[in-house]
Amino acid sequence: MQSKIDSSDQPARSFIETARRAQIIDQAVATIAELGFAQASLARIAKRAGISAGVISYYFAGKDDLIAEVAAHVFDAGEAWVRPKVMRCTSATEALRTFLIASVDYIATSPSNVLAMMNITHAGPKPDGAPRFDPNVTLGRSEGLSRVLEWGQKTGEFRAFAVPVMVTTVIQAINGVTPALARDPRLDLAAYATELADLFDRATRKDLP
Amino acid sequence: MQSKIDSSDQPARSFIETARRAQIIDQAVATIAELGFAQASLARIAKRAGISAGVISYYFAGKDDLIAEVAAHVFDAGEAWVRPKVMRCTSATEALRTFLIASVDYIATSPSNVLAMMNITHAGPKPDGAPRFDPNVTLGRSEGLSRVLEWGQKTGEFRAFAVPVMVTTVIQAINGVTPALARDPRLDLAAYATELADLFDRATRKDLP
DNA sequence: TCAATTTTTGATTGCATGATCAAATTTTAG
DNA sequence: CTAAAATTTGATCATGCAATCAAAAATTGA
Repeated sequence: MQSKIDSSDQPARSFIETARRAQIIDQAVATIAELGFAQASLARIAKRAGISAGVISYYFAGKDDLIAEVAAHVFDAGEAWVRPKVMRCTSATEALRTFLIASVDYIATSPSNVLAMMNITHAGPKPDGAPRFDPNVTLGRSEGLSRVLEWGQKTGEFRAFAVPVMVTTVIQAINGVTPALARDPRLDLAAYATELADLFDRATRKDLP
Repeated sequence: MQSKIDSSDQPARSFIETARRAQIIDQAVATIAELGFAQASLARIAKRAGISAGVISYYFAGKDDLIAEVAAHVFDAGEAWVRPKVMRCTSATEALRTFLIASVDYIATSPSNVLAMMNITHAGPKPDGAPRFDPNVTLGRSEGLSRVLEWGQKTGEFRAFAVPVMVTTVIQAINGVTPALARDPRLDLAAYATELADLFDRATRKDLP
């Protein structure tokens, strides 16, 4: 009867609690992906998950809290997909290329397609002016990309440029896959990824082939 | 008493009708810019415009219709800001640079900051699968950019690349100003714009300085 | 086994929204 | 001036929503 939501600093979650939260987050992702963000009500998510409406409120402090965890989950999954591929690279040039191609690949094959827009959708100010949703959820998680760019500058592969601007631009370019796909569902994503890789190769490298 | 909304193929709008529609659109822009998209209800927009709630429904078929017109208005204004500056350029290289700098400038100084995200926010599928909002509103209006890029390829200033990918990437890069500003409100936009110009200079030109 | 605890249910609450409409007001035209 | 038309009002309607909560059910542990 007592809700858990605001108590735990140390989560110490029970097995069932962890499972339920994961189930709810998964179904929230699926619902958003299928119906779009605006139509993804708690009731619909609960129905899809095959559970009662109140359960979500039992495990999450509110819808904002759920959405925040959904976003974190999606972006973590993306990072888990991209990171090992980038880590294997032996040059910054190759790493940047890999980052771009793997990211487009991930967006194309995961339900995150719709979710990529969440950080923008929710970036708008609340009435009180405080941001409703931390826009760093996407960009703050791109430390890996920052490190690749700095690496390339250190080794002299890359020219001098402002890393934050380049980070933002790369992330935005990747997110651009979503509207591009919306415009033309038959889009050749592999070709698109290659184009992006070439583009940023040009934009970053000091000595061009 | 009879509503106008779905009748006119040829608008043939009265003076007062034109003025009211413009007023409503302006106040909708201001409301969205101030409170964010989610909080911009018809009632709030009407209140801000100092008119009764029903008037909006009298002139617009529905909220979606209003939003569509708001978007068109904002993007038209952006085009009007950027276009003449680009037209004055004597090379594609200069034109692309000007396009980027003027666009960042426009986003920075207009309420469109928040509105730039609308095409994404509303790009999600409706329940019936039909797009609620044409994603081409932004990108379909970037014929000017397409023409600049094709021009540069024709004159040999630019290397060979897929124009649609480059268009999407440039637009996304410009839209990236919004989250970048949200992250750091003290961002030096002029420097940001210059970085972008350099970045795409590198990405597009055949012969680099 | 059985009492305490956790989890789930599903009805309910209160609220904000978009839309509607008859009546009131203003404008237009003859 | 006056009647018709256009415009505006403001109350009202139906809807969908997040959140709440008492009660039921399931689980746990002694």
